[in-house]
Amino acid sequence: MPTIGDVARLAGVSTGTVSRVLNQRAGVHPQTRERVIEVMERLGYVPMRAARELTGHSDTVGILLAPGVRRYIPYFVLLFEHLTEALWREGLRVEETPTDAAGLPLKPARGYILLGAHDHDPRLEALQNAQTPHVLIGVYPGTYWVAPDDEGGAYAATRHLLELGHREIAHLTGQPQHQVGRERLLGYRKALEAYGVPFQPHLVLDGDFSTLTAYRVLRKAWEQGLCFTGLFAASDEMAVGAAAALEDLGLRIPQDVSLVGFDDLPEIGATLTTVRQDIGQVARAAVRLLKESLAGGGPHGMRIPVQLVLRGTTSLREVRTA
Amino acid sequence: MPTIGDVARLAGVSTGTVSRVLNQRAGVHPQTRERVIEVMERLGYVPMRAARELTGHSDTVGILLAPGVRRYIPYFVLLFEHLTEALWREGLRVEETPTDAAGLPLKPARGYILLGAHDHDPRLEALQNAQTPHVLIGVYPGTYWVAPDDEGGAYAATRHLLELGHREIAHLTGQPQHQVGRERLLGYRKALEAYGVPFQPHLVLDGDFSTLTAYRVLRKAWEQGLCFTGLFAASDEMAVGAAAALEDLGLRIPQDVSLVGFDDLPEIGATLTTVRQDIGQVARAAVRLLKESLAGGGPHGMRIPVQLVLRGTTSLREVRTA
DNA sequence: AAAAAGGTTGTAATCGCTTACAAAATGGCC
DNA sequence: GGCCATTTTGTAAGCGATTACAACCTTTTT
Repeated sequence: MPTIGDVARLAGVSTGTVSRVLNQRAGVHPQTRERVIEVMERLGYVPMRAARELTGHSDTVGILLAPGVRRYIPYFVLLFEHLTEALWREGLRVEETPTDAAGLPLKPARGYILLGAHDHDPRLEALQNAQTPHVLIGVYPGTYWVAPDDEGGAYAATRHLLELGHREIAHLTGQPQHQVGRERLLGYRKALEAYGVPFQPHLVLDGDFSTLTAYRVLRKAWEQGLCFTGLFAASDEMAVGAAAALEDLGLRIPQDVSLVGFDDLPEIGATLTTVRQDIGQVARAAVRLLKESLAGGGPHGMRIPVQLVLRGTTSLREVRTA
Repeated sequence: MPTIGDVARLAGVSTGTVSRVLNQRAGVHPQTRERVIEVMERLGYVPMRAARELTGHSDTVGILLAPGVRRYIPYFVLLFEHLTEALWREGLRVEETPTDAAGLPLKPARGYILLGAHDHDPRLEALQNAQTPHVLIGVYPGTYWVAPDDEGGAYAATRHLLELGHREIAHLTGQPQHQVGRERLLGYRKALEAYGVPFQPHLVLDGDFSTLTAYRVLRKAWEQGLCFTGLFAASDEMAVGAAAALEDLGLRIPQDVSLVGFDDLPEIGATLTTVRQDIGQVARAAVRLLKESLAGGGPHGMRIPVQLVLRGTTSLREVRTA
């Protein structure tokens, strides 16, 4: 493992200069800088983290899930993994630290990425007061944030069903207190509107992003006579529950009911026609914004585009002949 | 933040001595050791990681989930958190590092804790060959391992139902390829046997630890005429699914069916009579064994006792009068 | 041409801890 | 008590980086 001293010697400069290059400090002659960088690359030099930390330079980033949010929601688990990967690639490290009751870490890090933030998250204030760089996943004007295009995705999903000829399209929602669910509902409504199909409140089924609730709600609704040929579930997990319910009701997918999910979670949504949210892209964007935040720029947000993925759970509406 | 120097000064010794106490090195007078430890506690001294690492002492531990295992299983997520906490308390840190396709980390750590290991886990061989200290969660003779008393817990759960007078006791299992599920089934059978109640294969319902499957399997079985007044689900998640199914079938818990879960997961199993598995204790035991492994002792395993928690989902079998 | 100003680089102390080595204390024995 | 062996303890040199400060070049100004 080459050290800063090795680089300095080979480049014919002092360790101080190498350090300055390393930390992108001003006051290094461009030629010197170039030479140093070249040597660093040749040697495959990577600064030792422990030594930097010892001098007060932490490279650890904390990933904080809002307190009270279920920690085993697949989406968050996957996002967590992708964030780890993305931070790693940028030379940043994720250190798991326990958090206090307020959801704040017991050990300070350089910056934070916040998951599952509420509208009035107490953590936000604490971080802003402490001037600690942070990025939120979700829409939060006033800070750095990253969010997928939920409304657009819902619009695309619904439009897809509409274009297949469906007119009775049910929507299985998430909880109204979650912004995500609200945005997806909005996209659904806008698509209906755009195609001149009247919005029918009774076709909106209240879910809670859980598979079991989706199953029960859907089955009950159908048994009570609700009729539809298209179904847009606000998450893959709910789509899976819905699919099971439809199966148990003796309905075939997609012949009897066309089904679209959202998220395209691996394994879970693997067989669904769904809206793909590139979690890796969300993670990379979050890391990029975090670096901007670390560098101290003006806060801003970023929407990540989503994409409809066609698989086997949707088809043209069949015209029943008697 | 107190340093090793502060401790040394207050204890009236040199930093070298404090360091020796810290690293449990021989050659420190018992009285001195005691005095130093006392001062450390009074000051709440925690050695700074970066400085230790700088002198070649990595304190990072990797937590590795077997590849192919769903990363969002509540039990694993919780275990992960408790492990983080327990390691933290021992001065060890968890660094999230991406893993390769085989589930091995891209950056070496001091030791590893393996979750969801299979019978012939390729990671095990790799770690053993590399002489890397590791602990498994689950029973694996030949290495360090920690596992809850699954069989004993299942026995206690079933016995509880038997003592309430139930004789037709169904069991909702996990997949047979998972040791955990097999052990819990065994405990169920042993309890029946101990009480002279014949084991009836048709009362064993095949689940897969998922809530949705539990719901469907249970509902279908009941609708097909299967009768029972007691139900032991091999996990809280399945118990939740079963409870929903029973509710939808118009059955009351516990008046019509007594239900026992397993794990006592927070939130999920909060209202169930269930078998509590102290995940924190499992985590602490794993960390203790990991330290032994780091110190290089003979490998051995450890069973963590579990405990029946009585809540509202079980009651005496009602004798129906017509 | 000397002085001032500014840019670039080197030097060495520092962060908190470990550890080889030296030094001091202790105890046993004659 | 003196000598030696054995514990126990202190000392100080690193580990790999950062950074304040000093020192050295260039330019520009007068």
